[in-house]
Parts: sequence; C-alpha cells; structure tokens
Amino acid sequence: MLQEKGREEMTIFDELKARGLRAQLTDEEEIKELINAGKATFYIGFDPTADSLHVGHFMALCLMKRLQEAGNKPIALIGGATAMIGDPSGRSDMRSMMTKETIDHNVECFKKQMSRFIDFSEGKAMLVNNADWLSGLNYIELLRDVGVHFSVNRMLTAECYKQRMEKGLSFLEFNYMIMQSYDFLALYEKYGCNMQFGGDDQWSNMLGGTELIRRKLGKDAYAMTITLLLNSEGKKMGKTQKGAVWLDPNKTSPFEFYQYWRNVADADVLKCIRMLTFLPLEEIEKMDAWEGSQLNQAKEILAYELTKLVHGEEEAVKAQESARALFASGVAADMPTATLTEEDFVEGKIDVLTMLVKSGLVPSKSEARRAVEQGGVTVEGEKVTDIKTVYEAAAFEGEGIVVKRGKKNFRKVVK
RNA sequence: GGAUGGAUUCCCGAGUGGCCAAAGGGGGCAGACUGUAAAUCUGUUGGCACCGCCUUCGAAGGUUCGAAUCCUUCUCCAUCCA
Repeated sequence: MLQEKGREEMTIFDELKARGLRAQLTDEEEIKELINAGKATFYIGFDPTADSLHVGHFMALCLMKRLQEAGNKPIALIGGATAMIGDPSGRSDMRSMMTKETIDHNVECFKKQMSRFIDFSEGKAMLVNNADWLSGLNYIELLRDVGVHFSVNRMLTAECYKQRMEKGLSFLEFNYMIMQSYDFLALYEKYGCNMQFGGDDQWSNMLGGTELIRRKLGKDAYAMTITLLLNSEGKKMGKTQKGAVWLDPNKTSPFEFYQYWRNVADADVLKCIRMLTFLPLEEIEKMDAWEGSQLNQAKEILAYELTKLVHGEEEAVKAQESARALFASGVAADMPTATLTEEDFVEGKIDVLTMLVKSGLVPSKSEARRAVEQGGVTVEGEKVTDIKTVYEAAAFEGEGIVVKRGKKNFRKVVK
C-alpha cells in the first residue's frame, strides 16, 4: 500500500495512520484536509503534575513536531490551573492535591524541557499557561456563560467518569472536563486554535471543547486522539517499578533510559519504533519481518533512537557503548559509579553487605544478604558466596572495582 | 444528621486472645533456561548486631502474663436512609 502511493508523497495524515498513532477523530475528512494543508493551529495540553516530562508527554511532543514539520502551528498548553483540579480520566482514585508553589515550579521545568523539542522561534509555535485565563474566572459568570452548555447527564455517561462512578468522584474533579473545554474555547477565540490533539483517554474532555465552541460560537473545531502507548500486557508504557521514565537526565539517566527501551518485550518493539521514532516507514517495514533473536537488533535501534531524540547523539552513543560492553564483558568505561568515603571503612576494610548498600545496589542489608546468599552478586567477575567477605580499602582506589547485582545492575565502586 | 459495614505488610486479601513478621494470590528481587525478550521452573520478599532482638495490622489510650484480634475515644472510607 505504501509502495503504491509513492514514499516521499505520503501525507502527514497517512503517516500518522501508518504509525498507528491515530485513534479517534471528530471528522476524518475535515481533519485530513486541515493538517495535510498545514492549516491547523492545534493545541495539546500538559498538566504539570511533576517536575519533569515523561514518556507519555514525549509522544505528544513528537506528534507536535511531526505536525509542525507539516506546516501546522502548535500551541503547547501547560495546565497550571487544571493541574490544581486533577484529571479523573483513567484514574481510579483522586490525585493528591498540589500546592500552587509546586505547580509553578513544575510549569517552569516543563517549559524548559519543551523548548528542546519544539521550535518556538519566530512565532512557529506557542507556549501558554491556562492559569492565565482560568484563575481569574468569576464563578457566577462562568456558570451562566459556560455551565448552561453542559448537561450533567451527558457528562456522567462519558467514559472517563464511568470508572469513578463506582469509587466516588468529587465535584472538584468533575469540573475538569469543563475547564478543559473552556481552554479550547479560549484558545479558539484568542489564537484561532481550531484543533486539539491528546491521548485517547482525553477523548471525552476534548469533545466537550468542540461542543462548547459549537454552542457558544456556532463554529466547528476538531479533535483527534492518539493511541495510548500500551505494552502487550495492556499497561501503560514508560513506567517502571520505581515510577515513570523521565526525560530529565537527573531523574532518569540516559543509560537507564536507554536500558528501559533496550528491555521492552518482543511483542512491543516494532510498535514502539513505529510510534515513537522518526525512522522512515519503509525502514520500519523491513524490521517488521524480523523474528526471534533478531528482534534484539530492533531493540537496540529503538533504544538508540529514542535516547538520541531525548538526550542527544553523544549521550546515545555513550549509553549504547556502555550497554554493549557491560553485557559482553561485564566492564565498561562509562558506567554508573558509586563513591565510598573514608567513614564507610572500618579499620581500612569494608564487608560486602555494607559495600552493596553504600553503592546503592540494594536498599538494605537484609536485601544485600539475600542477594549474596542467592548467588546474585558478582565482584570483579567473581561470584561472591560468603556474606562475610571483606575488602581492603586499597582495592577501591584508582580504577575501583566492578560490582554486579543480578544481571542488569552494574556499578563501579571507587573510593 | 441517622443506620450499618469497613481500614491488615508494595497491591489485593485471609486472620477475631498465644502456634503471627501474619495464609493465599499479584507484583518485585535472585537463580536455572535464554536473546539484556516472553513463557516456564526454583528460591526469596519489614529491619537489624540474623539460630536472637527490634518495629509493623487506620490513630491514641485501656484490659490481659500475652492483642492484628477484646474495650473506649478519635480519624477516614463505603453502602443505605434523610
């Protein structure tokens, strides 16, 4: 199908489809024309609920980039106000309330990170904060202007509230949809924003906006959602046991980031490559035929490409080389390092358990003990079998020693 | 505001006076097998000075030789009634 159409002539609309990004649309024909012609001024909202963007946001940013390259104008909306409410969509319980200070701080962090992905120069894109128009609203006026246009009955049937109907939904959160709808209206009026994109879980909130615009202004606006990035088990990707995979290198190091993608399940690699990278589709088509251990190559490509997009080429190369060296020989020039201090040693010596804890490879001595007892700890390529093993301080000087817990946790420990 | 039921370790969920650091499942971690995958199997899963001790069963008190379990007060949640 691709070949028939001619590769270089593929439209942005078709590309989104081919990459599996398209989920729901309000009006397929209109949207197709709009974005293919580069006539859309569109927005995507980001609620600053943490001090860094994560993988979920990254997908949205890539989408923005793609659309921007096709000539459309993106507006990145940071939800300084909506973050104070908390979106109930897809959540089973209420988010803890954040203070204004925290949100303000997060907004700043978001701004910084976003400008690395999207070109905001010369009016090619905009960055706005909905606190600018939402926080000054008057309650009575809002009810009269906006409230009349919403049917509670309708809202309650929305998918995003259904889950919460059983567990309880506060009035506060119930209003989230109205605020998001108001955002769309405000952007339409201010900047001629005629389209909204978002994750598939945002569908009902987005429809709220298009309907509000139709009722208040009698104008058409459009909405389209992108597929949520789920793994083969149906869980959202970009989450680890320790929490989200962040784009901030201080929260998730480039190496960890690389490893996250290097370790995705076979069933998910191609989907990730298609949806997240900017590799040409015909290249991806070829990989589609790969099977078994060959998929390992695809995982390397995925990990490398994404690390490059997020942290730059230099970091990507470093992460890839470290990973290759580490898993081949167990040593790498550039691996996470832990530094021990003088106080960690008793009479110039340190025992394995303490060393494991101090190096951050395990959270407690009990776990260190277990790891050793179960044969999971290797020091300088030698399996440690005795929990009473002791090391001289001198061993950590200079190059330090390489400590491994399990298969994938390495650390160079120096003094 | 009233009635009833509930709050247990990362999560779900047993336990209703000592045998409880607390069943079972999920998840996590480690080992085997592999491809830094999945599936499977095995072990493990509060902390520490680890054959022992300390802290934990919504919070604070109390009864008892002994409490996750009984009593009192409080907080929060759910359902029904208003």
